Amino acid sequence: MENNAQNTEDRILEAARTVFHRKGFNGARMQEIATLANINKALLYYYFRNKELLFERVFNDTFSQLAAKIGDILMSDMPLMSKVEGFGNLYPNFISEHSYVMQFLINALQDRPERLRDIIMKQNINPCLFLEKIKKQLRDEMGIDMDPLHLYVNLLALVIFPVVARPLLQSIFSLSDEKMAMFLEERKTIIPVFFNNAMKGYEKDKSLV
Amino acid sequence: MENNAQNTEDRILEAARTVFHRKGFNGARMQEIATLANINKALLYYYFRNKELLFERVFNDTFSQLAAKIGDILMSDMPLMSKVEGFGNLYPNFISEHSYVMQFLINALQDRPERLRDIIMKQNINPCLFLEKIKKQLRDEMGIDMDPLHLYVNLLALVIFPVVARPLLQSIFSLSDEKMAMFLEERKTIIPVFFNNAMKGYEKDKSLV
DNA sequence: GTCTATATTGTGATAGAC
DNA sequence: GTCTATCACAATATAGAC
Repeated sequence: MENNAQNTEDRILEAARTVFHRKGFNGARMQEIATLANINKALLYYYFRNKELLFERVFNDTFSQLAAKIGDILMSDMPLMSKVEGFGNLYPNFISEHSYVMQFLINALQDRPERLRDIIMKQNINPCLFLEKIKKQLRDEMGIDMDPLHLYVNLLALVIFPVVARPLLQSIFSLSDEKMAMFLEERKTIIPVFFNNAMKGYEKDKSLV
Repeated sequence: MENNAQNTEDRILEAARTVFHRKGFNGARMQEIATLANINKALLYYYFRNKELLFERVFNDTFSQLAAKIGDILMSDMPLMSKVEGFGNLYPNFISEHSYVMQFLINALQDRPERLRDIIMKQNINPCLFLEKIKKQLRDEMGIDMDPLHLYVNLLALVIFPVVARPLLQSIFSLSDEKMAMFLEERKTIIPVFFNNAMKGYEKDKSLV
């Protein structure tokens, strides 16, 4: 009784993910989600009371999945620079494949800071642990003693921004889809080099945070 | 006959900018724009036929303003590293003051790539000129001969991402508004140092793009 | 140019049969 | 659990008086 090609609740969630990721809360239509899930609209309300709750469920699942992926890389025992490379490769493997995900998360939290902050905190994942791990590796492997938050945000920025701002960048610089794909591919090597160079600067010159 | 505290069309545009920047196309309500402009809703349609056209007008104005600001810095005759600093300071002075602007542009182009691409191209501003200028300065000032696109995108990423993803970052790392403001302020010095270090790496090691 | 009133459609949500 | 039918209201847009 629970399975017809996939149980209904899962089909709804999958459809809701797709639609919310691409259109955000305001752009998404309950009818579109229902159609995509091959069910009647009324069923959405049967399973998830209303649009807001369905959205929050999608946000919760999406955030925890992404956090887990990032955590896997960052909390492993690889050397720091391998992690930076691994992070650069998260790219086509997760972020680019789900290129709307980051933008979805960013926009969602812009729109609903309080409610979604609570959801994040209810999850067991604690990204602050990532920072501790990085700080330790910076000290042990490179002899640098600094607050790793800027470093971590720099890495996130270099990886995520080009994907999120992709259509804007393409328009500004008149890049075809092919050229843009090549550009993003190049960044898998560019980012670790850029990042590594920046870190070497800190090794010599241990001033500034 | 054209002026009552400010002519009506301008008041509408100012209100529309505010609302569209903060809520995007789907989140914005014509009534909210009318109320903010202190006029009747029907007048919106008198001046700008429909919501779509009003939105596109706002996009056009916003993009050209931002491009002009960036162009002022990048096309000036300052040395390259001063520009990087100047760019880092664009921050509280333009981007952070209008912190929704970048996100607005990114989302707008994600939603309406074709239509808005045309609008961008109709403007006389050509950001590709920025790249030529940077390429020349890289060669003349630092003896580095490389495609400046990655470099430019790196700089944009470091500057823009933390502002755009601010609420997400605050939630993830449990940063209060005060701590976050301080963090962003710190980046004004962090970014030029980070960037400068990365460039020094290229001076020694002129392999890779 | 500006307003009031209204048409029209879209969309979240519910009632109730099966 | 799933469907059909429908409500209630919100939102874009227009007509027409002044």
